[in-house]
Amino acid sequence: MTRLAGSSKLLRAMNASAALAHLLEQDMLTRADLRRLTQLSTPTISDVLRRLTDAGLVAVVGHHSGRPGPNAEIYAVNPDAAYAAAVSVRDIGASRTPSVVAALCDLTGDIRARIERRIDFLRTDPRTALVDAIADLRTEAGIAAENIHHVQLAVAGSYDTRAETIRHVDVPGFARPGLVPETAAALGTRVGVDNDVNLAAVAERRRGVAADVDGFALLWLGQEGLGLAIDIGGTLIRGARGGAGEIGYMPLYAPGSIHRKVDLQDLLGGAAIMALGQDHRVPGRTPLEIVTAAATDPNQAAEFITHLADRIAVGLAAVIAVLDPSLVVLAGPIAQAGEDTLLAAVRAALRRAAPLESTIAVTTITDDAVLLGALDAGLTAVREGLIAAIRDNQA
Amino acid sequence: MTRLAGSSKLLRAMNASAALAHLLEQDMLTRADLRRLTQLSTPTISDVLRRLTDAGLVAVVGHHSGRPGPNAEIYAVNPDAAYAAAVSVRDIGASRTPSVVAALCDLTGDIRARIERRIDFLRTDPRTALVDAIADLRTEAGIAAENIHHVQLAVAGSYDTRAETIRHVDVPGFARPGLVPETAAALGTRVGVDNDVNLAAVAERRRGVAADVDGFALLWLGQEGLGLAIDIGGTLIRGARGGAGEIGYMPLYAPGSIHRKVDLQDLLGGAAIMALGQDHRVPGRTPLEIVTAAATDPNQAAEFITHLADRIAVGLAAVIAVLDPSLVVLAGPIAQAGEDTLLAAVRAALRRAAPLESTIAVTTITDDAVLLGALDAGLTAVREGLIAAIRDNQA
DNA sequence: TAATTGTTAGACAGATTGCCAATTCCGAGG
DNA sequence: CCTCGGAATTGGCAATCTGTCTAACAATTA
Repeated sequence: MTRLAGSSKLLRAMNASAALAHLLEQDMLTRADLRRLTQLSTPTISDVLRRLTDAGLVAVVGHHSGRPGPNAEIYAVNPDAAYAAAVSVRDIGASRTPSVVAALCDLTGDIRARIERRIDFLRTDPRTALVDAIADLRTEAGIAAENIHHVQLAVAGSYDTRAETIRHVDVPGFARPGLVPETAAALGTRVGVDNDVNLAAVAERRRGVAADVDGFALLWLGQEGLGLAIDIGGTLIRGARGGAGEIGYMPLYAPGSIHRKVDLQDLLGGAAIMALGQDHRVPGRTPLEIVTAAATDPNQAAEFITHLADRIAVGLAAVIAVLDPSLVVLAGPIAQAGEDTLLAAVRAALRRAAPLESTIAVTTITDDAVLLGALDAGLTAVREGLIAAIRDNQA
Repeated sequence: MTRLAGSSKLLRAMNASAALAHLLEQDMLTRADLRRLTQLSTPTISDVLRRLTDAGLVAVVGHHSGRPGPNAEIYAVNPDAAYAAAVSVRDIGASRTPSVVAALCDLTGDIRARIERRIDFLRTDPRTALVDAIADLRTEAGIAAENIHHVQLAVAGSYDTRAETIRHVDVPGFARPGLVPETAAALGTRVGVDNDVNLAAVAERRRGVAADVDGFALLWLGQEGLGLAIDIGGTLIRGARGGAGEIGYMPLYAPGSIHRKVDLQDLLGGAAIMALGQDHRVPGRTPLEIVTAAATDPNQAAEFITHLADRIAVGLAAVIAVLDPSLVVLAGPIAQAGEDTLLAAVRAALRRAAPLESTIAVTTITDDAVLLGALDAGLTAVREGLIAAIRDNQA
């Protein structure tokens, strides 16, 4: 139900933003390519490119040769037309020191700067910390403040868009209402906030195993908690209060049910994995060490792995029954440590438990998926902002 | 990322379809209203309306009086410009006689004809039955065949769009590959197929408790099976193979797990409700009779209702943990029979079991929700088809 | 020579502004 | 109570403007 109406100015804007959208997606195109993609005539394409070039958004980056006729000009978006930044705030395991990882990329997605900081948020105000992190990124990349169009924040929690408040977050200071708009004001950019697992799913779609899938679920097995991200055709499901995917709290049915209430966190949380490992005499002082040890010596820890996979299958079976995703991705430190050993065990467990057969895979992202996903999300926001700006500016 | 480009013809088409979209949504508008809604100038609105009138899609239905100036003409879509039909195929409880319910509505959504047939699909070919049903509707409403633009089929099963085949369907003959395209060819219209619970959710959104909600989950408690429909911002989630919401097959975790595998169907299927009712000495020979009896005498059957609500809460808790819907709707014969008694019990059970508080409601649709939803879905398809036709015709 | 690129000029389509006539309501005055 | 004039609104017409398209053309390279 497209209810968009307007005059020739709208047309002009639409054509320009269509061309820009194609250039952002395919990164190198000739006039002829754009003609084919947009179905516009030669003079119009020339006009559109002239305007985009004048605005500094695209530039000629080379010439096509080897064919009869003049060398066709190759256009591409100007990488320096705008930048996106991402900040991932997290707890670092047992040391309990909250920490910050941040990166900055240009309009083509190339990472221009990256920093890591250990910050104690009991002593530092989050807003100052964030502003400083962005400033550090800017100096490292040598970029002016006003060229950063969007800052994406990744937190282990959910963001209430209406109240502009981060909820269910453990890092001190981040739950304060008003933090996000104040930071945005201090930075002079738009600031987006999203759950870390959701952003890991964004990365998985752009550069991981979920690249060409129409929808998938990503189960994040962290050192402490677990989470789920749901991607339907490229958009993430966040739920009414941002609580979608909080399957740690999913209660499990106990037939006799004189047992105390059991939820999935009791089965797959860090403490549970620790306990399970100790029961099976798998060495290690943290959940991650235990799973790593089990994966490196699968024969020794076969029973542990089977049990762990069974527990993962319990959660996945519910997710699969509700959503029927075409792909399920296992991600997070525990899943990565478990590698193919754990993957195979989960597949087997699901074949026993679940009604629908689903493809299961382990993430292929070895770098910091949350940070990369935040960067991807920020970049998408910047690109959509540019396209919208063209549309509005000329309208 | 709107990548739509074009010339003045596209503009013309866009403006016409924007106006039509507004008229379809608001059903009575003056030129001035359309001017305000579309931001177009007076001559353009006049031109658009002239073209839509010439095409027979809209008409002047009255005049505005009581204000200074000439009586403004009131435009509305022509109800007879196109029709949508819906057919719901089902099993009728214990008698095991598959049956067909069908209805036909005009472009404004008014129901023009409605029929019910008892058809034994062991003896009748589904295609002939469907064609006959549509023919009966046409004669009852006195409408030409070519004016029916879309026929929507509701079945207890899922539709594989790629293979054009209905899956997991019990009614004989409907699983045959090729049935849907053949029926479409015989009818000379487009035929859409969807799961009955999904279509009930469509009705719930358009005319039930879910009218103004941004997303909801609908739990269908039928005489035999159960199902779930997931609505995210007005679009239904169907899953990779149309299996989303098949929570009957959701396995339940058993801690000791020497028990045999238990799934939600074992807890909430017809047989399970029967058994539960007999355990608690609630009278009745069918699940529906038992729940009805329990709802009419809540004190007597308090324990039965609590148990049943607990079981419903088990399924809902998983759904809520995964999706965090802003509303959960209980629908289907069992839920309707349980009425407020069951609703209150489910609310109490969920407060005990689920982490996130969700609004729970019982469906407010007393008529055949599946049929109405199919009609709504068919009508939407017809409307979108008209809008698209305008866009393409003039392009 | 043939194919391809990109520009320019003129035609064309569609929307907008501004102007105008017609219509109706409302209130004032007889 | 009736009549008349002002105000507000509707909808059409002409002129103008914006933007794209077709066609012709110059330039360039295999």
